[in-house]
Amino acid sequence: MDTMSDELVHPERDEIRIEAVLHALADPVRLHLVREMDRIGVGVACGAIELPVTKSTRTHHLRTLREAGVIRMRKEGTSRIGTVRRDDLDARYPGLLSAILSAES
Amino acid sequence: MDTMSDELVHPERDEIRIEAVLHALADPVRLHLVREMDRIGVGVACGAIELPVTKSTRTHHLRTLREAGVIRMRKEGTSRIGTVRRDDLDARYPGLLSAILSAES
DNA sequence: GTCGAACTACGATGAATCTCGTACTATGGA
DNA sequence: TCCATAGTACGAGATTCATCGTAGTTCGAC
Repeated sequence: MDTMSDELVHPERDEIRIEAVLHALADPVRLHLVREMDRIGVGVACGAIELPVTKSTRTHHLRTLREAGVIRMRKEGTSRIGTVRRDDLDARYPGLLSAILSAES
Repeated sequence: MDTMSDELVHPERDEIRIEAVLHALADPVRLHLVREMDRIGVGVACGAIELPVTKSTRTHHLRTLREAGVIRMRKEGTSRIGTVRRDDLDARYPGLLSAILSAES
């Protein structure tokens, strides 16, 4: 193809909505994903986080998190490297992410 | 009736789950309800907060918030007085409620 | 007692969504 | 080139959920 904008779609910081963030983090599988990404810190291959769901379900949850603006994903070979958008979330909703991630499950 | 435990059921502070709180606040109608209750501060008649939904839908949302541990409700005549459980939420998830309620909608 | 107001209970309906399996694409190594 | 790996796309099934209407309950006023 010619113009292959091969990048994944992410909302801008200003486009992140609080309802979408809360909905994304309300699911136990997605909350686990985000906790693991945050714990590891640097970009992590999303497939490396073990989950009790299949590959396609994992893809679904990662897309939900990405479209809500909670994580950022970039392609690297055949893998996807995911990071928590802590800077954007802290700027837009100060204290929210810390409060959620520090809560004991 | 004889033993009429006329009180509404609320989870104890220790029983509040973060997933339930996030799910409860992810709905725009419920988030509006909680914001109004928090703004008014003291107990407010739940029916006084105007909403674009019917009475039975309002009841459904108030029950969701109550069962998640976000609000407390007590009976007063034929009305229900609702208050945000800020003390319990702040104790269990410090900063969470402030972060959510101070977010511009 | 009777009436209205506030709220709840219950069932129905349509939409969202969590899950999966299968098929497909893309990347990199042998 | 061939193939394995990592991920996505798509459709299906089951569940959850937001919404409503109607009926029923409870309380206070008259």
